[in-house]
Amino acid sequence: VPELPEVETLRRSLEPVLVGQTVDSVRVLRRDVVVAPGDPPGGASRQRAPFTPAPLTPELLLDRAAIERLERRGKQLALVAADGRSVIVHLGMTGALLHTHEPRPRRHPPHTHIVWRLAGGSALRFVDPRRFGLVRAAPDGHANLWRSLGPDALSLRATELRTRAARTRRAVKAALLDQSFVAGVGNIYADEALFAAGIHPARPADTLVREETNRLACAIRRVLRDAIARGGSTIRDYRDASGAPGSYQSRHQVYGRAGDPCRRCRTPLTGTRLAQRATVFCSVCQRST
DNA sequence: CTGGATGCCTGGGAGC
DNA sequence: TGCTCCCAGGCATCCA
Repeated sequence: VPELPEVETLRRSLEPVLVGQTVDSVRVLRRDVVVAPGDPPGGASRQRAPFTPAPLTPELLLDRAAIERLERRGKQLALVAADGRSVIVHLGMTGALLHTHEPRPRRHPPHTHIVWRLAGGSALRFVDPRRFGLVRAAPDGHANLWRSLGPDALSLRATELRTRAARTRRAVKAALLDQSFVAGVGNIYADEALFAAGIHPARPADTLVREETNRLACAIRRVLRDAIARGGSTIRDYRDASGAPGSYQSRHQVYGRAGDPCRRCRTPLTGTRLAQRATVFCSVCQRST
């Protein structure tokens, strides 16, 4: 499940092979993973009513572009061209951007939806079995598309978290999962950060006192930083650009460990559902008041 | 406006 | 072994 640490690891692994490269050609094998200007904002797969997809020209997906830099905000990655065009990649659940030195194989791996051939002779593939991921064309840059995202969780300041938490009565975990509240936290790191901060996931956000929002902001940054240092978490699908998995999953304190003993106090961890998500916490270390 | 519920999608694991 | 069922969950969208 790619969250901030996985996307940042991907960004770092992609940077040396993409920046300075020129895109030779773009091939789209599945139109409906792409959102182009004029398409419904959520993309074809989330659209119920029939619609006519906007015309998709290769230029919209960086054909002939010189890649200047890779930016990340939350879980989103932007490939930015020197001429101002951008492409935003959301990995969704199972998406991957894989760099390969075999640009024209007999056939691409299953679920390859887009292939960018690069001038240097390699290629970049967008692969996504579940197709929860999306590639968004932003011919005039991605700044507008990122305006609705909250502050990036990796540099989340305690004052910012406190102000935002005070404005909502939702459970603190539900708030953390909302990308307009804070960008980059998903189900794994929400549970891990709340455990690290000793805060119960169901606590209404506006009941957190200053000391708690301080601890939580600190825990979010620390957990994400540690996960990045280990290349992120690979539960099943996540890979960086070279296909390498992360190893932070072995450091998880709570995620995926319902019923197992708490690593701090040995109490069996509680598994429940919150905000429609599997949620694991320690009822002793994360008190509800 | 806010916030809860729903649907999209596939592979893997459990259970029979 | 082989089948069915269910679950994983980010995000946009729908609805109260």
